[in-house]
Amino acid sequence: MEERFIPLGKSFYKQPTLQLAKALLGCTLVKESEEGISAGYIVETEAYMGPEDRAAHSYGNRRTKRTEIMFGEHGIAYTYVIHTHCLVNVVSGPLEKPEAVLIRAIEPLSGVELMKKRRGMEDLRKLTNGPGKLTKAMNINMGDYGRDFSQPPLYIAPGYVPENISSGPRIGIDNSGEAKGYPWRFWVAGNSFVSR
DNA sequence: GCACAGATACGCT
DNA sequence: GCGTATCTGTGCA
Repeated sequence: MEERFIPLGKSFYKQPTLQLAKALLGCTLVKESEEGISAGYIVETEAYMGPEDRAAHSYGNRRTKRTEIMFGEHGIAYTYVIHTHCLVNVVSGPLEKPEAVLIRAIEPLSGVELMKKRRGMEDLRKLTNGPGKLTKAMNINMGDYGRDFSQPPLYIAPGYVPENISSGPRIGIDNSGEAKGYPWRFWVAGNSFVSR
């Protein structure tokens, strides 16, 4: 399994967050480690629009140790621990604009055996169809906080261009007032690896 | 299918 | 110190 992936350059992350969320669909998320390389197509994302978005950690420009990274440069990894799991975001927007795109699901592409081993299960469909699942499968954790997505060991490479993209309300933000209705969740239509 | 417990970093009192 | 969070696995119907 000697596949090579070429990271997308910094300029890719310059586009507006909502557009980036859609552009990321079909791209390849790659993580290299001592155990080997694992990669998968991104099939589901969510946009978090910073100050105006009640569901975002950076709502109202709340700047803390955790959200600090979102105020910085685009194309950086924002990893976040919740309960027993870890989630990964791509920081978007220009400096001082705390926007981000959450990666919710991927379709296993490379290093599948490694993912199965890390997840401790065989069911391909359930391997990475959720934000906490894919991070475990790809061994993404707080050690990846602040990592640059345009170079190894954690990066995003071109993949395929999805035929159809669907959008709808985001998930897991019930206590976020009217923001929970915003259709800022995007997924590859018809792909069975999306979370729900 | 649905409800529920799990177990951790962080922000607020 | 305590309550909350961009969730998941499990147990039961």
